[in-house]
Order: sequence, then C-alpha cells, then structure tokens
Amino acid sequence: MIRVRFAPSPTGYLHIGGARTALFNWLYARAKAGKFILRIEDTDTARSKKEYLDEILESLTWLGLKWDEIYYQSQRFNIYKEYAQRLLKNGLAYSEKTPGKGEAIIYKVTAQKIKVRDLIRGEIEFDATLLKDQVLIKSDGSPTYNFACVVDDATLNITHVIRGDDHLSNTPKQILLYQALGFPVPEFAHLPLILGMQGGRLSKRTGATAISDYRKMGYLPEAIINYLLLLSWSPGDNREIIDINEAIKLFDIKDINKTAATFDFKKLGWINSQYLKSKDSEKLTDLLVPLLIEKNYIPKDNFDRNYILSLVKLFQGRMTTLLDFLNWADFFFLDQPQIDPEAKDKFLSRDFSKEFKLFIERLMVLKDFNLQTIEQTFRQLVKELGIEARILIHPIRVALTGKTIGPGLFEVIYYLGKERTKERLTRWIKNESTI
RNA sequence: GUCCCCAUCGUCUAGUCCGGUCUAGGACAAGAGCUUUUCAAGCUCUCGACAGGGGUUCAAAUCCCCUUGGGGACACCA
Repeated sequence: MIRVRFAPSPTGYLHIGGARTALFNWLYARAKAGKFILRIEDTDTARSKKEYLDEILESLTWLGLKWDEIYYQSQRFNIYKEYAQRLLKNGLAYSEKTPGKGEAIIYKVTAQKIKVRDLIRGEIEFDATLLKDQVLIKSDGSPTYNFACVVDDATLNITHVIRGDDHLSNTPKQILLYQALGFPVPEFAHLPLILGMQGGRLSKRTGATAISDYRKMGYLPEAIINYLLLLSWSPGDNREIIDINEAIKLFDIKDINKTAATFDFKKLGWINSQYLKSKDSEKLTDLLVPLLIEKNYIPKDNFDRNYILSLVKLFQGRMTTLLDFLNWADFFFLDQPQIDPEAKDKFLSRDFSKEFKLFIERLMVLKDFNLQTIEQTFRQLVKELGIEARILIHPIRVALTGKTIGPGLFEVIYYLGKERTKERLTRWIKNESTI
C-alpha cells in the first residue's frame, strides 16, 4: 500500500508552493490507490499558530485535497525521545550538555558516501564528510526537523516522500538516520520549486499568496488545481484544461519536470476564466449569491434567484474571476449606477435630452417588453433621427450602467426593466417639464 | 565560500530516456485583423526558443565534457 504525506508547518499560511506539494502527493495517492496523510509539523511551539493551522486545513479542503489520516508532531514528542534514546544506547549518538539548559542528543555522522535515489532526478551522491553531526533532540527536549521527520515517516509507514526541491540536501542526513534506526528507506521524489516572477523564491510580492486569498480574489479551486498541475507536469497532448480525474489517470511521477517553474498570474487568470465559462450557470449563481449578500447587493433571503441567474448568464462569458461579476454587474443592484467620470466625459458631455426622451416614450408604451421589441424600438428611432446606432448606444449605456463596458445594451435594458431604465435616462434630460 | 540540482519562445511546456519523422509543436502573454453596440469572448494571422563552446556520430534539441547562467541547501527553523 502506497502511503504519502504532506507535512506543513503551521507557522504560515498554505501558499501556492505548499498547495502544489500537497496536490502531487494527493494525486500520487489517488493514482496508486494509496493513502494521503497529513502531518502537522508543529514542533516549534513558539511560531506555530492555530490561525495558520485552520487556514491550512480549510484551504486543503477547499481545493479538494482530502486527507485520509492526520497527525500532529506536538503529540509525538515521547516517540522521538524514545528513538533518540535507542541511538544513544547503541552508541550511534551522544549527548551534550548546554550550560543553563538541558541535554541535547546528537547523532554522530561517520564518513561515507550516501546515495539518494530520486524518482524524478535519478541517483544523486552526497559525501557525509561534509555533514556535521546532527542534533536529534534539542536541549529543550523538542526534536529537530530532520529527526522528527524520519521517525514519523518510518513509523507512519510512509512509502514515498514527495516534497519540494529545497529538501534535497536534507535527504542524505535523513537517510543516515533511517539506517541508524534500522528503518527501511522510502522512495524520494523532489519537486522543482516554484519561482517568483522576478526569479528567486516565491515571496508575498511574487505570488506566495495564501490559498485563502486566492479564494477571496475569486478564483475557483479547480482552476488553481489545474494551473498547479501544469506547473511542472503536462498531459503531453497539448491540453491545457484538464480535469483532475483525467489527470489521476494520466499521472506518472516520472513525468514531472526537473526544472523550476515561474509562477504566471496571467495564465492562472486565463484558466480561471475557462472554468468560469464552462461552469454550470446554476452552480456559478450559488457561488455568487453569498458574495452579493456580503456586498449588501441583495438581502440575505427573499431575493429573486432566477433574476440573478439571468444576470450571471449575461456576464459568465467575460469574467476572469468571481469578483468581476460584482464589479461589472453592480448597476443592477445599486439604486443609482456609479458613473465613471471618464465615461461621462466621453459619452454624456453632449445633451441627449431629445433622444433620451423619445426613446423613453416609446419604451413605455411597449406592450411586449422584450429583447426583440426593445431593439426594434431603438433601431426604428435612430433610423428616424437619421443617426448611427452607436451614436446613441454608448450614451445610453453610460447613463444606465455608469460604464463603457458590459453586456449588450438591449439585454441591459431588458433586465433593468422599464421603470429603472426610464428613471436613469430621465436624470440626463435637461428640461423635465416636457416629460 | 562549500555541496547539490537545473538549463527548449518573455512565461508554462511537447520533443530528450530508445539520436534521423524538428526548416522544433501547443498554450499564456504581446501585436495585427475579422466580428461588432462597448468591453470581453470567439476566430484568423504575426512575433518568438534548443544558453555558449568543444566532442561522439553519416546524423544531436536529444549522448559526453567544459563554461556560463539560474535555483536550492549548508541552524539545538521547518
């Protein structure tokens, strides 16, 4: 039985890099019908925070990376001590007193060549003479990372250690400990790191944003998963949009690239827009409704879901993130549209009183107020006025929506309704007495 | 500084293992156009890479070596 693990430390949020490590572990477990284990590396009690732990668990769940088992290192201190004692008795480790503190247990490194077999990179040889003796248990009684990691991976029967490249140089140290403890050495696979856009490690500035922040920015979990998948792996047939279940079938750990990849926000956005476009409109509405409530655009309950669904369909094809809907469709929910000053200067600096008035009059008498009749009315009017449609379309759009961008004008009018259309256009008519 | 990893368009990649089918394919981005009622979307096209140098070979993006460049690790942090 294949057993893999993701071992985050709750000293920070789950970011893109961590999420990808988790994803590949999860993917490998699913592809091999194995178990995906979550191990919380909270040995650093001073820096570990519950807030971070909650975010990590929440984000993994949101991404759909469900774990089969979970362990906390803070609850396993006695296990580490026990194994350290064993090495002490064997004479493979020694203890050292630190003045004012307790006793540390230190592993004695002996000169030898250490071969690391990596599933992605092949065989790598390290020289142990370059390594210092390794502290196993610190003088405060807590285990060091490398020791706790080995004891846990061994006792939890982890068969494959899939982790970031930055751990490659920890691997020889850990292999030494596996051997000293008499544990079988697991398989290793070191994933290439994700680099920031300016090169170098991912940082806050360069995309190491918490997964929870991507959620807040309106990204879909399936889009993030898809993007992460493409970063150092490819289905090989030029496909960019790939379903996770399809990926499980095609995935082979040997196909993971060795090259570090640069995080590209634009491509993530493109993938997100693709998922948004193909998403079921009903489901998209379900995602948007809570955001509309949060924005106070609609009441908590007692709103017309079908109406919102219609609006969602209007914008679905042009959105990059969920937030786009909130920004672009705001005029449907606000009493008055927020008029963009530039749009006003460009299209409403001229007086359209006469045109607006005529248009309103004709709209109001329509028995059948639908897309076709609205358009017919409009086309007829501009024909009679002898002007191009565009001359009037843009000013009306700005008056109704406050923006120069958006869905087709006749859809806007239809979903705004007669009354609101009239009211918003009337505001731009100079001599009200004639209405 | 020492050790380790890596190297195809600006970015993500296919091709590299098993040299010839590669005048190197796709996607994002960028640019142009079509469509059009704006913005998107969509469609069409353009720009654009085997880091450099040596080998090996009839033949190298593919194999070997060096250089250069990038990244990582060198804690009683994880």
